[in-house]
Amino acid sequence: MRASRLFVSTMREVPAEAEIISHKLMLRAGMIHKEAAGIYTYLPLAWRSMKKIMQIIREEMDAAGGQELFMSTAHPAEIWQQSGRWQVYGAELWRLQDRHGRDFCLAPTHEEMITLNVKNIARSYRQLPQLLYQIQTKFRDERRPRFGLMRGREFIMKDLYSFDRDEAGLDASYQAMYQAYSNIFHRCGLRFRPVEADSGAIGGKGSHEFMALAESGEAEILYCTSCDYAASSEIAATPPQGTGSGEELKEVEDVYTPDCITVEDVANFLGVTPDRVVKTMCYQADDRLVLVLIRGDRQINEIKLKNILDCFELQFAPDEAIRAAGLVPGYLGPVGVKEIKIIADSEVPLMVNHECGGGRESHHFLNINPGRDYQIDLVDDIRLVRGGEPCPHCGKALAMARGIEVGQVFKLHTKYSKVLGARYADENGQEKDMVMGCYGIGVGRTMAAVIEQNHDDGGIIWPMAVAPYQVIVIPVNDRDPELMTLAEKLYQELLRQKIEAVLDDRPERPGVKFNDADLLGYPFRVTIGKKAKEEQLLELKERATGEVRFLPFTETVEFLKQVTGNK
RNA sequence: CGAGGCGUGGCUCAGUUUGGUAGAGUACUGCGUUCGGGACGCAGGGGUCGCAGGUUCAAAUCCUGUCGCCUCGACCA
Repeated sequence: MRASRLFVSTMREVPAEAEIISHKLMLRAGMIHKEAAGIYTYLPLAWRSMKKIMQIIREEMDAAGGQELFMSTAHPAEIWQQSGRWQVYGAELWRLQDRHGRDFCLAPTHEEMITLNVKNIARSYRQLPQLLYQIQTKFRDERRPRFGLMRGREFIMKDLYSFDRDEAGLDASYQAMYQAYSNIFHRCGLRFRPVEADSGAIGGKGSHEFMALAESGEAEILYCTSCDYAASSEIAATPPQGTGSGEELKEVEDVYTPDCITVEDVANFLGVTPDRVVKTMCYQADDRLVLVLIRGDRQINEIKLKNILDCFELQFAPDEAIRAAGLVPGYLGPVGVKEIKIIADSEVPLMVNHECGGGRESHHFLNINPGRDYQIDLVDDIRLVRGGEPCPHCGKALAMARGIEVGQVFKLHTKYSKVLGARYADENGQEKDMVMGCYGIGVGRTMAAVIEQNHDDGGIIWPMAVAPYQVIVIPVNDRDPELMTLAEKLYQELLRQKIEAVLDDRPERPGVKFNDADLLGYPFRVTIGKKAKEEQLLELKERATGEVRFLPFTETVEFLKQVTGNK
């Protein structure tokens, strides 16, 4: 490709909308163009990189036994109604109607459709397992699209679905995908970490997320500094710690505590540490209210709570609702509460002589003890784990990091096969539900994550495997026929060697060309200048390291053949 | 969806308070000079001021409505 023909326009200034580095650089490098919130055109440079990522994905999926297919994007409402998700999915499901007024949606994911396809074709255990995948545009009408390709409403995703006879088969498929995902992200040049993840209402340890490590990541992960435990903050656990253990149970005191609303207020007023206080919150789970207890210095993990309550909507109960239930906002406590279910974090039963809200205006209790002074309906782990707390496996400290979720592997078990009737006959002719898994990779998000991890002040630093082009050839003076001839000769030779080269033939000053080369992130740059004329030496510069070599023509080509993998 | 903010050439923004018929930088075109890290001079082209109503002799500017976009919170690849 000649730079003069490349369909790209680099920008010195960053459009005001861009917030994170990958988004800014993609805009400045002329890789993407926004069409609407969370909807982008992939311009040629971005698309080349996307195609390379997709190729890596295809190779690994095929190697793991996957077969590629391509399902429709417009889904009739019926199949979503069959699974119940037409209602459940909510506003994020992009709905539309055809000319006859029939309901459709633009697919946000394909469990329903693939399951119905498999149901239609596979009837016998002999046809299992099946690993079917596609790379396709998905639509999710996000409340808040953000960060360029990082969170779009229209985005490209690889989704694979596994169908097995039983749990053992699913385990094998899951393992194969887990390994394939590790290979893929490794090949893309990402620093990543698989972490245990929330598997929603399905429960069990049935999901891992692949997190590309990046400060700009929206997800938090906790990992052990000593063993291999790593989990999304959504599900990370840590052993419960009580307070006051070993103390004699003391007598309850009712204290006047004016204007003490927060745990901090109460702890200061009573002269105790927050870990001696039980924080009581009233949540509204769908239509019912629940009281939730947790140690005063801890935070609720609402994902865990939501899973335990098995509800669709979870939010703080509005004050009016709390009052209507006969409780006093700001002074909530478990003592004497009968009508409302009480859920406590695992640490609460281990607390001796704790403080808590008095259940009436401006009052708190001292020396409350669970079991003696109130009953808990359900005890479970509902706390948010922070860095520095002990690892649930080995007890050493956990560390916290931020990540971009570039992929997720997920055991579905029989969730969809059951409701959609995907069954097979086993050796005995018995009908059984297929056991499913699903596995997704955000292709654009992966590309964005690569940039997020590989850049400097000058621009992108593409890893070779996913670089749109591998080499840029820059003649420093476009009016010097000798330099231009040499550059052209090198360019042609690189093309002959199947090296993806760009010749910067534009009538620009060298500074402009160098800056564009840095911005676009070509892994290697060959500059043809004085030394080429006088000593027949070409300057070869590596973008990532800044390392410069001077090599004769033939050696330059050989070197580039090596580093681009085109031997 | 809740809370803030912004819509003016491709991009970054000024002009809006105090109404008078649109400007700068950058990018783009032509000519000349320049040529190893975003050169300079001269001459150009390009904007229904988001949209729709209204007020006014006159609206980018004031009023009403509406659409779009961005940022902060709960969900996901």
